[in-house]
Amino acid sequence: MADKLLIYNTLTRKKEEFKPITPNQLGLYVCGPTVYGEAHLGHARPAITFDVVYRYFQHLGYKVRYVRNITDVGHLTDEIAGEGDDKIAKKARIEQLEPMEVVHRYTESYHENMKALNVLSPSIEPRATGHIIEQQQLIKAIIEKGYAYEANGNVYFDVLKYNKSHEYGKLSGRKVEDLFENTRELDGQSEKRNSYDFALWKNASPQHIMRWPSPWGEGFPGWHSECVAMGTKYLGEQFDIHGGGMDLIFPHHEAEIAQSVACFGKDSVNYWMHNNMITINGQKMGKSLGNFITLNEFFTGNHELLEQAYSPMTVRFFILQAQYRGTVDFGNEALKAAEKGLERLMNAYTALEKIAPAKESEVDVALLKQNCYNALNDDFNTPILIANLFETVKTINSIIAGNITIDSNGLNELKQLFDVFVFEILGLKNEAHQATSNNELTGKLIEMLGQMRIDAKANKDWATSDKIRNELTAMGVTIKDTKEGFEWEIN
RNA sequence: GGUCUCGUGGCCGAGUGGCUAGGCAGUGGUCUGCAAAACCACGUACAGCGGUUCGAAUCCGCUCGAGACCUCCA
Repeated sequence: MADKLLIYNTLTRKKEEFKPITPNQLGLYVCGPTVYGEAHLGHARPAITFDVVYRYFQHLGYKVRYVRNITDVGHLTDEIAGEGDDKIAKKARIEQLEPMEVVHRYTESYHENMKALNVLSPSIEPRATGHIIEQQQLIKAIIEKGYAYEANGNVYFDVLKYNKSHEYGKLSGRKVEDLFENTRELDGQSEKRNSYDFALWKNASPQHIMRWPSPWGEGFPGWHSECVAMGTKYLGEQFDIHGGGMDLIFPHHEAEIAQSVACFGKDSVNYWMHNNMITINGQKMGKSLGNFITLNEFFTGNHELLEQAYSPMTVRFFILQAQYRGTVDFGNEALKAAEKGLERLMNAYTALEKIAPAKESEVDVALLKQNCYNALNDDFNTPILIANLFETVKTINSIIAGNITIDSNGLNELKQLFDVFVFEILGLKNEAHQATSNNELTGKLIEMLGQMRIDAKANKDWATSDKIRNELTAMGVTIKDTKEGFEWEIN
């Protein structure tokens, strides 16, 4: 199985063989959400992408420490005006809530969504506000090394100076000269030496709610320090993988690299992984554009663009059907296709139970399995993996249809293949099954009606048998006839 | 304006020099009292124009179109 695992590294812009710093151990850091609103479909993408990365490394036997932060402070919304307003604080004022109340509410909501999507909880979920001291220490160290300067209670990173000895822009492919030319909106009053210098610490205006004491006066941490402070705290000065959305490459991750290099003398991250965006009508779904659909809206179908509700697993499967580095375009047709496809996949798994093994096997399970591993080893190519799983589905159905045979050993391997790739690594769940098993009485009643229908059929009383089936269908119970009798499921 | 990415059949989406991606939808057939499910078969797609090559959707150039980042965004 485990051949080379290739990972596309944003830093080098090519696929590289993954080599851990410590054998069989993985340090993984992923940028989590800023909790000032409900999570939308876009938030599900990195969560699911890196959930699969997490799951796969664990499957390969790695001891993984997966750190995914919660950003609960910072991110100025109005930098141009000069008096930056904290997103969390702004929301707090609007809703008349304590900032921490806002944070708490949306953190819980995020956790509920993630659980529904079967996204595993990370090993550590640190919060920015819980690491103010670490961030201050980082900032102090950067000042000491001479790469940051203080001005009126603000601390800025000196990009120009840094760039003299290092390369600012190596992750995003930018050059400082270009940045200089292309900076819009010159804020003349700013104390920045250069417009592209970024804030490490911001002085809090009197009305600013979130504030902490610091050597530079009362204020709050700037945009890009939290991930460096928390990442290196829990994973070490150097760790394996840092992930996040593509939109974070510049300036966020670029600034992280600069801080790491300035502070530790080296880039903390070996492999930078970035998931692409989800688009809607070809345009990025995002908070600022206001064209997002929240996960709860997907689950309930309560949004004008949604023709129906889509279950968490449908959403998960939909996202996994695209490779993480490409965009995925949202659409009802595409979501419905995912729903149907997932159902087919799950039905095949259930159908495995019904297969009677033969003496001879015409199925090459080892090959199917190898193809699945090959897909994952090629930069987590889940669509190829899923294509292989559908090959497996076809195989299973062909066995049931009597076209090919399988022996008991092969049958076990098939089941195992599903257990490993569908459930363990892709993290899918069989939702239909849960629904049917949670009410015993309902099940018994349906069984009874179904049996009555079988009797009617035996008497060629088609009117009665069709009536039973039609009415059950209207109630959302699907009846399927089989050779032995019938099957049912609740939609 | 600068930097970059992409344009695949009705929809979503892989692939990246010659070999079927896959799913959904559609069509025909088998099975079934009918249906559902399943199985079998089918569509001959790679924005346009040139070039390189024995051969390109895949490499190069140009044109058109879409988008991302440059400000917070997953």
